[in-house]
Amino acid sequence: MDEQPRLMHSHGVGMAGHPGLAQHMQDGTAGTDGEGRKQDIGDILQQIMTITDQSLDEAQARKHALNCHRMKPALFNVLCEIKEKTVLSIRGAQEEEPPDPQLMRLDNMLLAEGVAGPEKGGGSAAAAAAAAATGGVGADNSAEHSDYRAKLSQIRQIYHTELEKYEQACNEFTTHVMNLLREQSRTRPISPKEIERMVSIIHRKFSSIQMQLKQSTCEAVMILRSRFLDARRKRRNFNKQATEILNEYFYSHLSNPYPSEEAKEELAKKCGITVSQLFVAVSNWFGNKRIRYKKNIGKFQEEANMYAARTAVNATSVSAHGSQANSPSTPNSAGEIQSLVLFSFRLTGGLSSP
DNA sequence: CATAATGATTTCCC
DNA sequence: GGGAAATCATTATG
Repeated sequence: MDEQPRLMHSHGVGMAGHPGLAQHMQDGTAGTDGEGRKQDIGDILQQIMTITDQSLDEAQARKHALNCHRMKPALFNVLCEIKEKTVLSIRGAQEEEPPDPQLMRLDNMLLAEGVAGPEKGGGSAAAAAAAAATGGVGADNSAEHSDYRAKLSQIRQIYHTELEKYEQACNEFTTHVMNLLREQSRTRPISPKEIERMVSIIHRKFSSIQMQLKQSTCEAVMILRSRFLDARRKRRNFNKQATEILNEYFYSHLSNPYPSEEAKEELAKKCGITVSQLFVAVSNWFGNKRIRYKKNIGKFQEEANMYAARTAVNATSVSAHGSQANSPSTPNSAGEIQSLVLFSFRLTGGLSSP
């Protein structure tokens, strides 16, 4: 914004020292008194230079007076001449401005978080994932989700109103400056290129302000996000149903209780934990379960029998004969006993160390 | 309120 | 990078 006065100023100064001025003056009017002319010119220049110190009304009046001054066309010519000399340097100075990588990063982030994207519907990726997790067994933390979403949309709303405000201010200012330039073009030569340049300068300035807005919005989102994740990092016990699902898998795969990625995903879905960040909960569960089971198989025997019996019942209800499965001391089906033995064997290092 | 249970994190290893 | 083991931290329980 300080570019504009500087532009005017530099012209003023350059003009004062212009060697061709006197010549133009001479051309403009026939006169005999050279000293008087110089005095005259000095006056005009003085008036131009000090016009910014005056009140608006005064300046307006003086502007009009200067505009009607007999020497105005001559001055204008001089200015045109100066312009022709300086325009090259102006053209070289500007041009090319590669898209700011920082700005792009912010934009991408805001888009990814759903702050900058289309209104609602899909919303943020995180919010969508969170919403997905509200289905199924893990519906107990929906309060956190709605809280998160509410805060996010609040941020989003602030961001958009601010952005709109900036946009509007930018447009207003641009038209204002353009009007000013148009007005000034009556007294000094202004090329379309210059106006263009001015506009781009204004836009750059405003986009730097916008960048600050984006920056702070990003920060806010990050803070919200980290708080949200922190809150979820706090321990949250699986509910009964989820534990049963996990246990069922664990004990029916005792020989190899290492669910594949797909199996884990499936289990996570069944247990109602869909948020990608919490997908590891299943892995954690199995990690903990394996180590704790191995540490004290006896303690888990009852549990193991229970789940084994359950799957055995399921199996026998399909395959007519269930004679062995009913023994109270060995409720496991043959397959489960085998699994258990194999797993124990494996855990005690039976395979690797003789 | 002490203790057990249990989910999460860290460290180390392959 | 994934798993085992140890450990931390929170939640459930009596």
